[in-house]
Amino acid sequence: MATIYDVAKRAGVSPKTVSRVLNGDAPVSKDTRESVIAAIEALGYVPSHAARSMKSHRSNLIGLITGAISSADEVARPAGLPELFIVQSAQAVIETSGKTLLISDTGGRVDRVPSLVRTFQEHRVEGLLYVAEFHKPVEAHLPVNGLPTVLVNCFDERGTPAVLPDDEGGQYALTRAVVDAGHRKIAYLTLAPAMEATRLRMKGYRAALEEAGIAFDPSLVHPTDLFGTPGEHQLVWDAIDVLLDRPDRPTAICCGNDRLAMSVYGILRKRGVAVPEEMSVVGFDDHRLISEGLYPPLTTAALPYNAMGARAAQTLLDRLANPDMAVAPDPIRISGQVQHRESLVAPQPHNQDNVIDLTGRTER
Amino acid sequence: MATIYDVAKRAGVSPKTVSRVLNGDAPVSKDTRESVIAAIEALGYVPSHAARSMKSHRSNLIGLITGAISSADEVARPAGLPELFIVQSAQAVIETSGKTLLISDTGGRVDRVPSLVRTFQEHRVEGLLYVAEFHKPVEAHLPVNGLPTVLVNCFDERGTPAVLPDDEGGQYALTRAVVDAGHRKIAYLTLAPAMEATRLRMKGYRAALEEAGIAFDPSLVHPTDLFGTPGEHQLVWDAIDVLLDRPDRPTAICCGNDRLAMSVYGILRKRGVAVPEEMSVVGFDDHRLISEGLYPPLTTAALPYNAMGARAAQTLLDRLANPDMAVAPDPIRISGQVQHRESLVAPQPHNQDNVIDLTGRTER
DNA sequence: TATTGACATGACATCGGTGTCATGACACCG
DNA sequence: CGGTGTCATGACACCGATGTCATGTCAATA
Repeated sequence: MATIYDVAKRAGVSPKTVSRVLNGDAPVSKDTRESVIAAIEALGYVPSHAARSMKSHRSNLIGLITGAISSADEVARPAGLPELFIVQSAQAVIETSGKTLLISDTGGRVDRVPSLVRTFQEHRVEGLLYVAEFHKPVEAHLPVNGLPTVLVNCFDERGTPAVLPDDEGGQYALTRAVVDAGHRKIAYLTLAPAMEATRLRMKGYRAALEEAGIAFDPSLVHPTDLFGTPGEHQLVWDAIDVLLDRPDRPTAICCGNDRLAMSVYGILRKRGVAVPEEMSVVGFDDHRLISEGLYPPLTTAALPYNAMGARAAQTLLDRLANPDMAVAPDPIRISGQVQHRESLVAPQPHNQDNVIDLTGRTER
Repeated sequence: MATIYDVAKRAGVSPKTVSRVLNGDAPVSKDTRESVIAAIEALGYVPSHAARSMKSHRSNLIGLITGAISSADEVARPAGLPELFIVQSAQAVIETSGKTLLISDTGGRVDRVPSLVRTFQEHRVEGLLYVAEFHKPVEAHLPVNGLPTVLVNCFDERGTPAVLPDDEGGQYALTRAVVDAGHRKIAYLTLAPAMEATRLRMKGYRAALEEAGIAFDPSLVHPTDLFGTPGEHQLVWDAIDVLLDRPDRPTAICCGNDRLAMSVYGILRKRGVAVPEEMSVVGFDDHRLISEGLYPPLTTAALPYNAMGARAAQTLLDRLANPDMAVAPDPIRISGQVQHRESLVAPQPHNQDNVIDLTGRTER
């Protein structure tokens, strides 16, 4: 690879002059500039980041760690990995600022984190983004002594700046949409109760019910989260059995996420309950692979991953540009929109005699 | 950040001796070593990658580009992004070798590629992995003049080393499984005919039929790919209508991918056809979010993304270690396994009167 | 005309490591 | 006892940029 000396020699100037052409930080005569540029192009010269950052003490690098699971007893990692959207949008923002994002994925093994951080330190990263795969608290296991850090999709107890999804607001808006469609008996199949998202969304669910003057009924709420385990669908079956066998059968089901809604679709069909005619179903996440691909397409609340990644990156850049700026004490919460699709309709009069809608089929 | 001079001063030795302790490339007395190590730990010293690579002319960096779409007239990018698995496993392998992976995502905009490559060049990456989001040809739009490159999930016309999924073998094995289950009339809802995957899988489908002595029937094959467009499900509806209304109704449907299978589940249900009792359905990809989350879980052929990423990374590392090694003229094809789940069963005698299984739920 | 200042450019040191070579202290050998 | 080899260590240069300072030219000004 050509160096600045090669360029200087070819252009018949000093290396310093080449540097001036590259950086435009001092006047260079038109003739000189042109011959330097010609030499650069002829040699395919690209300045060395290593040499530059050595002199300037600025690496222009931002590290991003994703995929760590902080303790073994958490739910297994979902296979979907939507946090990729966070990474993509963070990268777009970082790139705009002229910095480069160094991305490391732990592949779910926390024990790799120290080695990744070490690599980041060797590269003298100026800041760190830490992206969790779902909304959760993290222990302070990052050996980041003084490195400006922004947490994304997670938070710690030390007040590290964090960007989080507005789970409560999302579930509120979604439940509100279900209520507005006319439903009064709204079941909720939640994710694992220990999850932060579950706790917050439950608040949103209750707030929307309360606002509509609907009494909260705990027997309509079932935790239903065993992703990736063999009994995965069994819990859903059981919950749906209970719900369908009630005399006051609910007319809508909120699901903890789109994946769960996908399972619910299948099981409702097996039970002969048509979606959405006999049962409205809504999800959460707006994982478009599912929400658009399911038939009928799924009404759901978007998890604003793109906005979160962009916001986190911008927050970090702001901190770097302005180190003594006061840090907001509270996490930044990004809200997502309700995506209206076909799985949510007004409740229809219940009629045990023809609950089975089967287009074109007449066996009942 | 402490430098090697700080460490040397604190330990009372020369910087060169600290270097020797760090690299273990020359004998250092026990006492000296210990005081150097103590100084390193006290200062939290981490050697600078920039300074090292400047002297050694080795960056130990590998670049990876993902997410580029090479021309506007291709199908829209699916929202699933399973190529993340390729990136993860590539990173695991690269890390093992002591090198660091620089990852850049174009966010689907080809016009960003030159700028990303430029950044890679500034960092003096030693090799390049180029990961496409689905199996396809790419134009030689990478300005990589001499940089060792391995293509993943794509190939070009210049014989650049490439690692590809064995689409033909996967579809062959899957169709074979359907045949072995007893099916003779096997429909195939393909992805866009222009896609490389479609072409190869069709070969596998036909090969399996031929081997079983089943005549290929073009009227059982329907292209059904409009992902992300409003008419997405309509094509599937139409195809299924045609298939179900045939006198010799097929007993199994192969779908171009898991997402399509998800749509097929919903539409079959609307048509009153139970899966798998009246119609077996198989997908492709083993996108576990879908294949495990669907009810009933989906039999499908795995796209071996993890193996592809690892293999590509290893191929690149081998080339770097051994630059004059002959390059295999043909792409490396990685085969995936058929994942047997519940959506494929033996065909059952067709009986209009009791095809619908309901609330008894005895089969689960 | 001598002085001043703007402009264009180069010499040199430096960033933080490591390769090369030199040096001092010993032990061993004849 | 002088010569030789090994071990442990340091001095110094260098990788490829750029900041600092100096220098040479030329036109405007006193």
